[in-house]
Amino acid sequence: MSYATEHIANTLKAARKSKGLSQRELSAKSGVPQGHISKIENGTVDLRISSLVALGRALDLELMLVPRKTIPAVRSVVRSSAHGTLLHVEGIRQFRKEMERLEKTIDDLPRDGQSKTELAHFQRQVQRYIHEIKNFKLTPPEIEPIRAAIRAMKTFKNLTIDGERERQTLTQLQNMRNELAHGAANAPRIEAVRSAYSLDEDDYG
Amino acid sequence: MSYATEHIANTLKAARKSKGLSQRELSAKSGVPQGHISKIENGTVDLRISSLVALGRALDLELMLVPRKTIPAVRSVVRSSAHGTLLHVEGIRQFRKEMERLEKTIDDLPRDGQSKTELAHFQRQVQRYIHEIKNFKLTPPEIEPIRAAIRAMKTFKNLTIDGERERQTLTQLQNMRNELAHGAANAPRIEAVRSAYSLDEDDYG
DNA sequence: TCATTTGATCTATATATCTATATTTTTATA
DNA sequence: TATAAAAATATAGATATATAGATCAAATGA
Repeated sequence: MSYATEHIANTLKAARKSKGLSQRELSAKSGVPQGHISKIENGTVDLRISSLVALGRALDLELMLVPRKTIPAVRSVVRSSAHGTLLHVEGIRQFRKEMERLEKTIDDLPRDGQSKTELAHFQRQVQRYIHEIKNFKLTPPEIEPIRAAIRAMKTFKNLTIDGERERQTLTQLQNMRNELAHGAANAPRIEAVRSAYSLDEDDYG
Repeated sequence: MSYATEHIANTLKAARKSKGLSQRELSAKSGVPQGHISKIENGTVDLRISSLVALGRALDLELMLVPRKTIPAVRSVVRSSAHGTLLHVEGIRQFRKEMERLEKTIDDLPRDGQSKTELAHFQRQVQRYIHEIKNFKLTPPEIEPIRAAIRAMKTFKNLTIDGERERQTLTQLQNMRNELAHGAANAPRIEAVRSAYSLDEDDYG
């Protein structure tokens, strides 16, 4: 494995991890098969440009050819734009997974009983929030209430919405929605004039 | 041909031209076969990283993966380091070719007759200058006297050094040498604190 | 423990790459 | 200007290797 290949492999792997993506998830985003990604990250292949560009696009990295004499300046620019995200890499990864589980839980909620309409409305609302949350940038203080809501959500996942528990369940769901709504209302931001923590669009370290 | 591939192809071609290299010369420098370079520049192949890195190394370009949000800043850095070399690309290419022809002419000068020693000395001297000129950077005003010397040199290439023309020929060669010596004396510079025009190590536009 | 997820490996196929040759463009000379 | 010579670039066939798709083993979680 050449030095350049190794360097690229490390960069790609670090970028993927910093976004909390698995090889399969990155595969889905980039169109590059998971098996390739494995080999690429292990530096066992001399990959083609099209693969590198596809992976780069999914990781918000762009391939550039820069004159040698500008390399120090370029490195400096890149470094200065990477905030302390590295410290939070694992946290971001975990938060992402929590979000995905919540999404799945919401989708799979039972839809029977007289609360059908009200529950459907709740589902749509939560789904919209999740979508927003996944597509915008969040700062750590904004993440916390959402994470708390997700934790609360877990307690419902095996309940049905009918019978004697209906009132209690709906009440808790209502609280959930309010928590989520509050979190989401604080969260959405357009692509960051300020320093921001990203879920789908973060820098690598 | 994808956009990214096309962009890379154009960048490589522009960089090669700006150094006045032919595909064959670049091939020799980079180890990439000339036939590939042709296909790469025409965008008919999805080249591998090893090829791109090899070509980049020969052209003083480094492959980098930069976060998307830093691209404008990086472009700015790269642009600001590229002086007005583009305007002179053709001139640099032509000058390089002239130098190479002169080198060949000098090497092939006939070595018979009583002036053997003196001619040999002249040859060595000119060859040393050519070597220096090819390895250091020159500014346009420094290039001119050398170019004039090359033009003058042309008139000798079919002459022998013996018989009746000896004196005249040697006199002219002497002038040549002085011109060259003067040009070379002004020329050598170490890798440029100031803006400089390069023969072997120039930026692309 | 069982189910799911993650990363690695295997095979068939597509395609880049290498060597050699052909074509097109440039340069020099009559 | 016409033409020969040389240089520069493009193409063709054989081979090496990346890639797509399926499968596997280890780790993780309920």
